[in-house]
Amino acid sequence: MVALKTRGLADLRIKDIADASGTSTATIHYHFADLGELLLSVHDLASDRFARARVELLATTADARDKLRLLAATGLPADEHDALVSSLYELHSLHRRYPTHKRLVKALFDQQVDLYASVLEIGVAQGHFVLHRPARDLASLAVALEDAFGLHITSESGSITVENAHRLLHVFLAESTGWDGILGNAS
Amino acid sequence: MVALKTRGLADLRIKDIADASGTSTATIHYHFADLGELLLSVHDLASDRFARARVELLATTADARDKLRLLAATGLPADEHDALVSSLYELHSLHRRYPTHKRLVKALFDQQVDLYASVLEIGVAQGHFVLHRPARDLASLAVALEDAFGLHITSESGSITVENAHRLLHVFLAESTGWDGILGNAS
Amino acid sequence: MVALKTRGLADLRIKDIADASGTSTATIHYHFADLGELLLSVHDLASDRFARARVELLATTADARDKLRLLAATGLPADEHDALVSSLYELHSLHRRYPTHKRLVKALFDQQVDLYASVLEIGVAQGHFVLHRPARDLASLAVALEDAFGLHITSESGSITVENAHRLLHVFLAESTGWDGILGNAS
Amino acid sequence: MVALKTRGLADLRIKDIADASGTSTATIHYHFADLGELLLSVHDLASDRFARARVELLATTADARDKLRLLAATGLPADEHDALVSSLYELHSLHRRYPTHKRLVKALFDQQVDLYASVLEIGVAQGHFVLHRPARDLASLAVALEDAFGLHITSESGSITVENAHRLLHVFLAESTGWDGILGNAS
DNA sequence: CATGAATGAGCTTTCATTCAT
DNA sequence: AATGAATGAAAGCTCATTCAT
Repeated sequence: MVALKTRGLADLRIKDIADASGTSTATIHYHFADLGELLLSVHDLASDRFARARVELLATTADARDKLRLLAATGLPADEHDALVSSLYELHSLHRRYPTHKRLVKALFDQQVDLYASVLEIGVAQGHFVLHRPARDLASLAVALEDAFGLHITSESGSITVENAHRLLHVFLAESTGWDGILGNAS
Repeated sequence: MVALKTRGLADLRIKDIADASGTSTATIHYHFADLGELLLSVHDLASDRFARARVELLATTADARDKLRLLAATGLPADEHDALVSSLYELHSLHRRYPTHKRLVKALFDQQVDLYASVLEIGVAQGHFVLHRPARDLASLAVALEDAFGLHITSESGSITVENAHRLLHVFLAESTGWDGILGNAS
Repeated sequence: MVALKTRGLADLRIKDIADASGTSTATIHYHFADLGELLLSVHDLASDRFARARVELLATTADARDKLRLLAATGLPADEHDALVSSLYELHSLHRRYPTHKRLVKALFDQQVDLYASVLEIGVAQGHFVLHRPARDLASLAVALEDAFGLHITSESGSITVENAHRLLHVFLAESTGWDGILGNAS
Repeated sequence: MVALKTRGLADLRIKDIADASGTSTATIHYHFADLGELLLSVHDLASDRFARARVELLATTADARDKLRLLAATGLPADEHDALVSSLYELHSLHRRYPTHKRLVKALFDQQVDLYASVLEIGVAQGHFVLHRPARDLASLAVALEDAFGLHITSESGSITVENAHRLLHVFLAESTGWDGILGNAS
């Protein structure tokens, strides 16, 4: 995990992982047939941890407004060094080297869209949200925004700060749900 | 350029460029001090071509609604093999290897936000658009969406099709400008 | 044994043997101190099976002409995938890695020469064969031919077919014994 | 070449060749795409040197009896350390690793058979030899004997000495040609 | 100005061997 | 007696970089 932070997923060397684990490259190879398989594990771990955390978090409250607040609060990397989220984005660049890994990217995207869509629909049912567009479309846009902001933040380009990213996401959600309560709560 | 398509920016080898140019690696080194400098050139070329094309396109019409249509039509990769746009996204992954390149990412993002913001403001002045939020915020969201969709499309994850990406971008712009005319034109 | 067929003796890995035995490499090492010792066992098995089979076969008939026919019929690999015989030839290549194994090659050669020589002499005694040269010389030549043909057949070079090898061996034996009966029987 | 002597063709490591050439493995790889290609070169060199030498030698005399003497004198390794000839035999064991190399083995075999066959036929034309069998068959047998003896000699098994191999080859040739002059001249 | 040849550094991978259980 | 886990050593190979020409 610490290896990820310094090298990035795309530049990850088996030696890095071995060093970080205090073992040798042969040991890494004993556990993972090849680099692709290892990357699969890393991503599974990361995406699972990310997705599971959000689902569990949403279960802690019934009010769609709280759920939306929680989603908005956890969809962006904590800071530009967030190795967990960072590795999620770097997987995109690997699609040429490991074509099979594409399905992981899609799976995570779809999962997050489902999550947003269900919260939006619950909010409508509870009378808190008013949607002008299909919930699924708005959910897709929200997840896309999370992806874009996450990418810019973890690539440390400085295009956008964590605070600004949160604010903009809130602006979008407020506009989409017709519920302004999410604004003014930026992180 | 053709080398980019098959290897990707992150996996680009000097040999690839040499082969594509019909020369040898030694010659590449004769022209570029190191790989970072070369990448800089590649990106300058790509982003310049991308940005300049958009600016020139916008100048062909005065009506903000036409300008917005043109922006929406050119912000996404033509297809999943669009090497030009693809290389723009892959630059994100290289931020660890070539930290100086971050500024390029930021420059391009800011430039695109300016472009969108100016079109939105012109539209307001012309009485076509009604904005509920600051133009700069909406512009940032629009560019972020372009980035996210572009990333998903070029990484061939299948999360989102080119058509759907266009449609979603249109949905967002219609909602943001209060002008529905952009809908129903999805390429 | 099946492992031999796909990898060859020279390229044999302990893992291959382990897989074939349904155990792990550690277990192989538990039974054999090193690879040389294991190879010794493999070769003992192969050469023993080969030599014993021939001796037993010869015992089934008293007529030297039948004995010679049997010898000629069993001295060549059945086809180019004959793992048993193949491994016998591949042992030659290992003489540098395991110098002690040379004695095995010599033992087998001498044994086969003895076999041929005794059959030739019995044939003379029975009045069937007429030798122009010492039985031992002719026997050595016969075994050498078996070796050469076996080598070419198992190395799949295509220099010589199984059928042709048999025919040529018969030609040599007919010429050497003055008994043409062996010709025309080329299996 | 010196590397061959100590490691053998089958166990040849690129590092060995690099060390012997006073360069690094990278340099070897620069000249040969892979180990198979290198082996091809080694074998081409060896077989070419071997075959060419024989052809040139035969051209030095017109009398088939002298030609036969020369063939018999050059068909066996000079001693058990003859790296040139040794590498020729070791190629057999590599047929599994480099299937394309089979053609080399066949080419050399066929070439040598042609050589022997032509000498036998010339001898018949000159009235020196009397063949009871087709020249090609006898030639094939002669080359097979060379191969077998060569194999046994270079594998240092001790099955057969260089002197004895020569003597046996002479016995075979005398018997085949009906010309006893070759006997008694063993090396 | 350009490049064929060469190479040091470093990569992934393989494999015989060890060892705790 | 048997073995899953682990690993040191060494293999083939890749690649950015250098340098003589």
